[in-house]
Amino acid sequence: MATCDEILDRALALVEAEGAEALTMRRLAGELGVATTTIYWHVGNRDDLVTAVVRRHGEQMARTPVNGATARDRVLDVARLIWRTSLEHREVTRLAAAHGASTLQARELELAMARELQTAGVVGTAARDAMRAITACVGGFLVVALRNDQTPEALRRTTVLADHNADDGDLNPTTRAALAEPADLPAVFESTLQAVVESIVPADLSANAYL
Amino acid sequence: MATCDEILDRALALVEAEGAEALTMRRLAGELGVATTTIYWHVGNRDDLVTAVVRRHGEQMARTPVNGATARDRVLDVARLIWRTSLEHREVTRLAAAHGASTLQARELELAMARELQTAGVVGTAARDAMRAITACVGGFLVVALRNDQTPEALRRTTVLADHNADDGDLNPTTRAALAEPADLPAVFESTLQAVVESIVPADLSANAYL
DNA sequence: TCTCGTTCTTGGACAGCGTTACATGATCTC
DNA sequence: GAGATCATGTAACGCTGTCCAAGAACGAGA
Repeated sequence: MATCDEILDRALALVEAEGAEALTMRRLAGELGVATTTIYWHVGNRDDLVTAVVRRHGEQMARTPVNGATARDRVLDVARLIWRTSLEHREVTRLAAAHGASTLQARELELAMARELQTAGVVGTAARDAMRAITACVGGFLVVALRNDQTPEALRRTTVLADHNADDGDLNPTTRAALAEPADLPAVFESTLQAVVESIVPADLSANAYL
Repeated sequence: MATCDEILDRALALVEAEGAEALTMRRLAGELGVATTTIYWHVGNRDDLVTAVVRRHGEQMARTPVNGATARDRVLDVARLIWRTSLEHREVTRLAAAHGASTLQARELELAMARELQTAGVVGTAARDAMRAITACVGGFLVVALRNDQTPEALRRTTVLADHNADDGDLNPTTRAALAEPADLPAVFESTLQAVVESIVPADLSANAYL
């Protein structure tokens, strides 16, 4: 009755609807109207379950086409795509991150990035290192973005960095005030991403008549 | 008998010695030769415990002096310091990351970075955004570095990206082979960091006679 | 049709986790 | 010495992932 696909679909729906923490074996089994052991029979471990869910979601995620005039623009676009889709499905992203399976989630998109890097003339170990650098940055910003809507106020960056005011006279008051305010994360992400990609992929002058 | 400091010291030692997962209330209580409820009385929640442990460690972490001739070099050095100390105490880092308290762990060092940015002429919201960008990148690379020695082989980046070989004929064989090999992460980190800092902190020509 | 073997499902248990209500002992104050 | 506050211990609750042994469905061979 309960196929492996049905279980994974239901698990994915559960995660998207009620958060990564809602994905427990008993909860999922109840959702399916089935005993917990059935999940073990069809899918396996909880680790196996999460891995399968993330992989399935990752495959669904990679259907968006890549835009951009120059090869470098297309590399940028893939990075933005990872950023955007990861935020749109933030609960799955959180699940993947907690499981150490982020690479699995973004696997298809990372391969797409490798292809775009290739057309930009970046191949071999240089391509690997470029991917590593870009995805590490995207992942770092994602961690920050996802943390903000989950962490209690006392651990927020703004309060952690603001909550001293007295013990640091060296710091400019303007800066100190700014540290207590949240940043425009997407904007910071965009400019950082451009700096990183710029440093890796040489500007393709011939493809951009405006430079 | 059991003071709050003793409990936190023991907790920190436990984490460093046996990993972040070893920090359970019962385990820590056993380590102290005390009932679990004693921890609740002195420190509070498990959340409170982890927060206190991370904060304590973060304060111990910030004693290293910052080196560098130019202001930009000193910004770079603080970033490297976060990277290096986080890796040296990787279990605490993992604990902090799982708890969403990474900012707390690196709080003192981030403030040091703010001071260095200030002497480099970056203040106010620009300083805040710069810190955000740099720490996000450092954090992203840390996630990658810490993941690698914890994740089962099947989820490693190298196998995830290599394990297809047939379904992607567009990809250069050299690149494909490179993707299956681990990267020199510290080197990639260093060059990425330089690119990011370069894009934020203007090169201080007057302070560097060799340029 | 009956039976065997495989596939699938189940209920119930186990050990571990964080957490709490309650009782106990110790220590200090009046 | 009586009472209040502090400090600790006992025992439980509900939750988690996991597994074992037993049963149900079902397709095929005698």
